[in-house]
Amino acid sequence: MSWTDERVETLKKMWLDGLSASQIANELGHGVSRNAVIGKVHRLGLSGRAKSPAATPARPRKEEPVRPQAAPAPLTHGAMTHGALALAMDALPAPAPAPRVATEEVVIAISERVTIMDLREAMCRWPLGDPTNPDFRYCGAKMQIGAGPYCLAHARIAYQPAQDRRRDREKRTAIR
DNA sequence: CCCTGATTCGC
DNA sequence: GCGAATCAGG
Repeated sequence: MSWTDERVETLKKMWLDGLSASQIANELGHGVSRNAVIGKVHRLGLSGRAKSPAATPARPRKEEPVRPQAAPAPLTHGAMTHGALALAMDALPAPAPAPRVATEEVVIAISERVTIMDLREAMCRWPLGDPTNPDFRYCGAKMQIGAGPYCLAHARIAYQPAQDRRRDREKRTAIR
């Protein structure tokens, strides 16, 4: 397998979205290893997103007295933002301010069912299906402000209030 | 032991 | 350019 423009495009998209090399590898599938992905990422010059600069001075394996090129690193500035969003996507039970929803009617999400390629910044990142399967999609509906990485409907599922659990129900009688 | 990315170097 | 092997770390 070779790195066609299409595969490179997928690689860039996923890497900038903060997906791990192994995830990208088996998404591309067909004999692409994790190392292949990482190697390509470095060759493309988009490595190193959100790393502390002082960490890991890259120990020389051989006897190399001085590394001539310190860090050219033509980094893209948008990488950290994408990565942060993807991190929020990974952890479903994110501690976000649970949006109080006034309506009683449950509105099922109008999912766009987009692939990772079509997922854009303001799109709901609620996963649909098995991420290991090729038919995996994201919801892709419009993100609700204050609802984390989700649309309103999926935010209600993700951030279900534990209100009926505790025994201090005296304070919360006013709700409905 | 699972995973992550980073680096080297033979191909 | 490519990626397996290896390294360093979580």
